[in-house]
Amino acid sequence: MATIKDVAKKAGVSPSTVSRTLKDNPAISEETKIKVRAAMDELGYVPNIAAQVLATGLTHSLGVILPPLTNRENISQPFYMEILTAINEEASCNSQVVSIATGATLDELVKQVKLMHRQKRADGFIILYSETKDPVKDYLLKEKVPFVVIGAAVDNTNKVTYIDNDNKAIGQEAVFYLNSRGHQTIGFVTDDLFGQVGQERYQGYKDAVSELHIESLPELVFSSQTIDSFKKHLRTFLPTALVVKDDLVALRLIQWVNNQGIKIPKDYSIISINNSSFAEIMHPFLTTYDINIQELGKESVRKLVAILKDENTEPQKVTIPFHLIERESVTSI
Amino acid sequence: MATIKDVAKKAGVSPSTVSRTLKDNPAISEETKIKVRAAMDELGYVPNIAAQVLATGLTHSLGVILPPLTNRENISQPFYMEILTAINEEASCNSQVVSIATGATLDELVKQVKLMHRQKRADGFIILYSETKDPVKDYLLKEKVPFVVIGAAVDNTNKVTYIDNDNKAIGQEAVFYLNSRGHQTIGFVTDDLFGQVGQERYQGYKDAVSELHIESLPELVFSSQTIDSFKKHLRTFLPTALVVKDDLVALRLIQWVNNQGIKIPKDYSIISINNSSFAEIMHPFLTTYDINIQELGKESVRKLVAILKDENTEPQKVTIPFHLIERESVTSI
DNA sequence: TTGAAAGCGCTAACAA
DNA sequence: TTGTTAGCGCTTTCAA
Repeated sequence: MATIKDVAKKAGVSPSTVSRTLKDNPAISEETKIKVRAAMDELGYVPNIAAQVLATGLTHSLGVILPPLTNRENISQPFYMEILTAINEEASCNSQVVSIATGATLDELVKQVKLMHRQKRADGFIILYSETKDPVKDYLLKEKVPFVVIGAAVDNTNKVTYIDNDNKAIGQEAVFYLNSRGHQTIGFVTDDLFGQVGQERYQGYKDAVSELHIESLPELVFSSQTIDSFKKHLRTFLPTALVVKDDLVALRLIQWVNNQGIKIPKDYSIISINNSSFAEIMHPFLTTYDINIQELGKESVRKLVAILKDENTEPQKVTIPFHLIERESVTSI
Repeated sequence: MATIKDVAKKAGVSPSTVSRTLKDNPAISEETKIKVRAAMDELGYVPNIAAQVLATGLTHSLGVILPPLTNRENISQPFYMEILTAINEEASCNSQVVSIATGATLDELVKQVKLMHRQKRADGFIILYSETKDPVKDYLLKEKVPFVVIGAAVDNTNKVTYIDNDNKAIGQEAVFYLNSRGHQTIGFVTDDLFGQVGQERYQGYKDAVSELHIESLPELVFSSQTIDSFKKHLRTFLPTALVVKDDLVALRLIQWVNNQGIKIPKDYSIISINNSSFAEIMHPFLTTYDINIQELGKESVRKLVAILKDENTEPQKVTIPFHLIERESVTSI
């Protein structure tokens, strides 16, 4: 494989001139640049990254940290694969490569991230989940490793850049939309009470419901353990429409509901959030908010690259817009 | 950050001794190794990979090539995320890092793989799909880059290592199982006629059906465009049980079927393949063959690492065993 | 505007 | 069993 020296010889210049041409250094005259580039093309020259890394300390590679694999189902959500491909695409445009970090637990994750960082296998990281007191985040912060997180701005907001949707606003919008379609009794369905995302969306629900002066229902938890109480709640509160935490919950719900002989949207209108590929595998097709995963991924790369370029880039909270995709699961009453 | 020289000085040996200790070179006495390791620990020494790469030409990083993103739904299947995490886990054990390659088309994919290889960002690759006349595979073959493919051994079987399940056997097993539960008219449902995997599974179905001397039905294609003819086929052939190509198709099918008021397994028994995380989100829970994605991923890493270690490792076809997970979607008649 | 040369951290051939 | 030393391919300071 051709090296910088080969190119230099061929172009009749010194290796440093070739290196500068590679970086498009303004000190080099256009004339020689053209000469050098011709030589590169002819030899099919591709810079050796390892040598670059060694000389500059920069790897041009971004680490993407997946959430701990505590439950298999979570990681299976379309979200992760979609954001991974979006990130990779934008990274390519910035001539960065994407490496991944996974682990069964947060501890394993820290270990892997630590290694990746210390071995200089990544210049910076993108964390695909957001938790308070996350040891991974703490490590990165302590070691002053550049990183951004995709998710809610839960802590250290003055020190870390968060990229996220306005989940509260989505929850609100959903209620307003349902109400505009004539619904007066609206419920909120989630699968657990602890997730950050779910809580924000529920908060939005509560805000909207109180603003509209319509009935506020407690969170309806839909999971295998809570089916019975879920059923009971449906009977006592008699909602005509449900805001569902995300498409996965909606899928499970619609599954169950179909099985019970309940009809969507006749018996209940359902509006969900994420617009994942799930939305069109269920019947009826799901009306759901698109959270723009592409943009979430790309913006996170852009922000990280900006920080990499200039350490003093101010941490910020970036909000990616969402929009409604109307399909079949909501009806007017 | 501590370098090999720092360690050498601290331990009172030469840098090469430290390097050899790192590689656990048998030429170095246990005594000095202990001394050196103590010095490493004390300094928190971590080898600089870039320097290693430059000196040895080995990156200790594996490229994982995802299928072209032609349809968003495919990549969203739980399979990819699961195999990615399995691969990463096994790679970690072999102190390898995983980098990913994605692209909208095969052309983009080749471009990215080419770059990764020429920039020395990966020693070898794992391809997560299997196609004939795949330009990516061709490039890798031409450049003699080590790689393995997870999927059917479609071509160049004497030159490339394939890791896969015996999809034909799974198709057969499914029919035998259904027949053992009393079913005599069994159909095979797929979503398209072209996928390699689906074809193999259908072949297994046909073999079994002919072996059992029971009725052989044509492939029942279930997709949004073919719903009507699918319905008609169901009515004319009157199967009591269906072998479904994979869990995603099963999910869509059960969705639709529930919506139609058809009851599973009362009206039709359904057996599927993959045992993805989908299997327990549908009602009824899906009886399906587990294809052991973990093992598929890990074995591919092991094989690739073996090839990396010894170029002359013989290409082989590795078959990962499968097993049935009985849940609720099959009943005896 | 360009070149010479030192050095990034590690490995491995050779010598001892 | 260990040390010396010459690179690996690139960047960058300093000098011209």
